[in-house]
Amino acid sequence: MAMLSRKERDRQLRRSDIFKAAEHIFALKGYYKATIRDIAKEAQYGTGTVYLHFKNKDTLYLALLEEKLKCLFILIKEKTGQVKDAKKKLEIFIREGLVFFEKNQDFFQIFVSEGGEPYAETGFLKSSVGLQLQEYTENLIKEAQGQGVVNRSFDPEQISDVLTSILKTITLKWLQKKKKKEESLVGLSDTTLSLFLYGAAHK
Amino acid sequence: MAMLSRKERDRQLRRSDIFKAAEHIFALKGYYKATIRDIAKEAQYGTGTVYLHFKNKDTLYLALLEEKLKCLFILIKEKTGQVKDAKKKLEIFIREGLVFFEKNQDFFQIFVSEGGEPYAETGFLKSSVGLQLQEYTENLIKEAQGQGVVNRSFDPEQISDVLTSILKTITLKWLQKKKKKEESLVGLSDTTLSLFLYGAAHK
Amino acid sequence: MAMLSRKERDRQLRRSDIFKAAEHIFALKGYYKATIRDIAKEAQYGTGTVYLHFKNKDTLYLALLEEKLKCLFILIKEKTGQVKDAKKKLEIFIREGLVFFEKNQDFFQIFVSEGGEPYAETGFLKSSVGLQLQEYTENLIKEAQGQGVVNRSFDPEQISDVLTSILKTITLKWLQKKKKKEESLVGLSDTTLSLFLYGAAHK
Amino acid sequence: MAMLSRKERDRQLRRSDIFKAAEHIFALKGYYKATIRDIAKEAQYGTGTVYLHFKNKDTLYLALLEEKLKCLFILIKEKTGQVKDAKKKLEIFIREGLVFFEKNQDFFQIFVSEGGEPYAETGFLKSSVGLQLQEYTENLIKEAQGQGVVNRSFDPEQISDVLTSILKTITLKWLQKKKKKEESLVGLSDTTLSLFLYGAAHK
DNA sequence: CATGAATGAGGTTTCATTCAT
DNA sequence: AATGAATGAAACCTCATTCAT
Repeated sequence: MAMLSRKERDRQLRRSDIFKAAEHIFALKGYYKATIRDIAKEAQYGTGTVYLHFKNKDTLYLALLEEKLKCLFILIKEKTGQVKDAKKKLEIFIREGLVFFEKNQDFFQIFVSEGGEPYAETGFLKSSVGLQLQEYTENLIKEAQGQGVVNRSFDPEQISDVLTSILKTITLKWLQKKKKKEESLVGLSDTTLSLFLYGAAHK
Repeated sequence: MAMLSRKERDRQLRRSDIFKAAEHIFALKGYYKATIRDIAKEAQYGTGTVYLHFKNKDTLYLALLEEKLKCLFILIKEKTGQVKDAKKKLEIFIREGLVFFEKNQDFFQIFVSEGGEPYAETGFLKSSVGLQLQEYTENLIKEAQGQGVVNRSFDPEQISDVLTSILKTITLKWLQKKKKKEESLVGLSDTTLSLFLYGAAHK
Repeated sequence: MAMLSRKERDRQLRRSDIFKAAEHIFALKGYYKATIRDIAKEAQYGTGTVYLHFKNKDTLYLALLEEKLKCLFILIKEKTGQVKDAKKKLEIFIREGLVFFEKNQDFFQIFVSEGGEPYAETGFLKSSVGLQLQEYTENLIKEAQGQGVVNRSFDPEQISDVLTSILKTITLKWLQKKKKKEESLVGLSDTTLSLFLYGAAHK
Repeated sequence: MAMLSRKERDRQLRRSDIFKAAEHIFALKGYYKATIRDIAKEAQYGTGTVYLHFKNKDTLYLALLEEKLKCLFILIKEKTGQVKDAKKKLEIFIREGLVFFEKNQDFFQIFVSEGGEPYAETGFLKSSVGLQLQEYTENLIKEAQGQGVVNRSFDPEQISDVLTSILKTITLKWLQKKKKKEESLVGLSDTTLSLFLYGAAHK
């Protein structure tokens, strides 16, 4: 059984190598311009090896998205799970989101260019974890509405999307300026929360 | 010269036909899955004809983006140009943006899946009109800050991007729900402005 | 309309070029070892050109088979159509079959290695013309049975297959020996008919 | 030496396992679509193990053919060896052939789709046992000619091939109809002999 | 010996782009 | 100018074969 677990561990290692490479290449070139050969080379494997772990390019891409989103989702649930105060929860949600994006810039690149490509076929099908995360966010908003933190007249679905999109925008801007300023992304948490809750007009 | 101008007019007609077809096809299939033949067929021209007007697929795509953005830009400038009050300006900016997106849903589809594809190479190169529009929006915010409508402690660049992204998000959501509700997108102008200025907490 | 017919003629010419090349290459290498590139090169076209005329390798192969079988079928029908005497009919059937195989040795090679490959999937699906030919042969036998030329106790389907297989065998043998003897295949018609009708024991 | 012979016995067991699997898979999918992994899996061995026993796919295929043909050859020799009467010999030859094909339907499938594939390269190279069998059949015919059972004016090589091909055809037809009728293949022996010796016209 | 993960050559197929008509 | 057939580069993916464990 020690043998088995070692094999399994090795297998996971390869998978992880390929994931890391794929993350990098997809972020760099986008879904279509990234070739399986590119990814294999980056991971220092042969082309066929990739296919030992993922049925095809689509599958690899989807799996990568799922994996990362799962990490984010678990993180968010962990950090916000025990908190009762809705505002505090939102604060943590935003901070942890930014922390995650700062740590996973390659993934963020992919995440942003989403809506784009391999999903085109299936319309706007989000990955299953993506949907869960979306739902979770929506519930966060509903809770906040319940506690009077967020205006009840808003559509929670809409508002949760807006929140997500603000997070994306802030991160994107930060990435574009990263070279100039040496500021950490998580430092923008307060601004983001404030912007979301009280808007741009807040004095 | 009448001859020349007729020729020129014809030329512009072809260009416009191709644009219309390209807009439709790109929106439907995305940049990569759309083929030049698809577009040519949709426009009822031969494949080669497309190349008489656009050097290549990229160019066509970029030109399409530019053209549409130019329309939007001109529209925005026209409508907000004479207005002095910054809040009123923002209001118009939002309304006209939504009106435009409602009228140009194909274009919006392309616009959203942007960040995506042919730009991957050049990093986050925005089209020149895109940059102008961005700059114009930024100035709108600066003006609003000058008039005390928007909080001066925010980075205007950041805030203008957030505004844009909220517009996108609202539109996207609306598109997804369009079948159910029979609501017009422009009807969401007030919500959007309010959300932007006073945030989600606004009572 | 002269233009159109020229275009159509050209199109048929290309198709025919590709057919000829495919016939040669398939005969030489068999279905699987033959590559589309081989065929394109043999036909002196680019690889993609083949796909302008045939959706894929399978289609090309099938179409080739169909085309040739159709020729054979039409020939057989023409030659045996007006003849009333069943024995005479069989005689002509055999002679014309051998004539055709002698003239289309490449095709025969393919025809023989049939049962083999691209049909493996669909079980023993014969091409539609193949089925027609088979049916026609069977009717020939039935007619011969009706006229007392062929023993009525035999299953006509079985007997017609045996006849076909004897033709194949004779041709195959002839091909293998061709280099040595300088005999024409059609010269074996009488032997074949005799063998089929009266068997090997016939004195 | 007991050890060695045990080892050798084990070795033969593996070989036989692999053969059985290969026979099944090749019959099912044909030479090209059958993969070594398929075969290894069917035999419940690892992929590499196959290569400990057979240099490569071709070799395995050829060896399989040889082995089976050897069985058939030995069987035929045994059964016809002591018989003096040529007609009796032919009768036994046919019966035993049909018995063998009925028992080895997987092999027959492969045998039939022969001419097909891995031989394509070497033209119509028959396996060495195949050649022996062919030669043996030819001698059977010659003997029959000597005894006045078969017409001496026929080329014995040709006639022996025709006999073989009739056997194949009868078997093939039987396989195709097997589901409908519940007839045994060997029951067709008399018909086959009669067809071969006296032809289709025989009253 | 046995294994099965790794390899990479090579096949099929697509499609942006060119060019003769 | 307009066309669309031709091109061939390049991508995806499979699988025979090897080799470290």
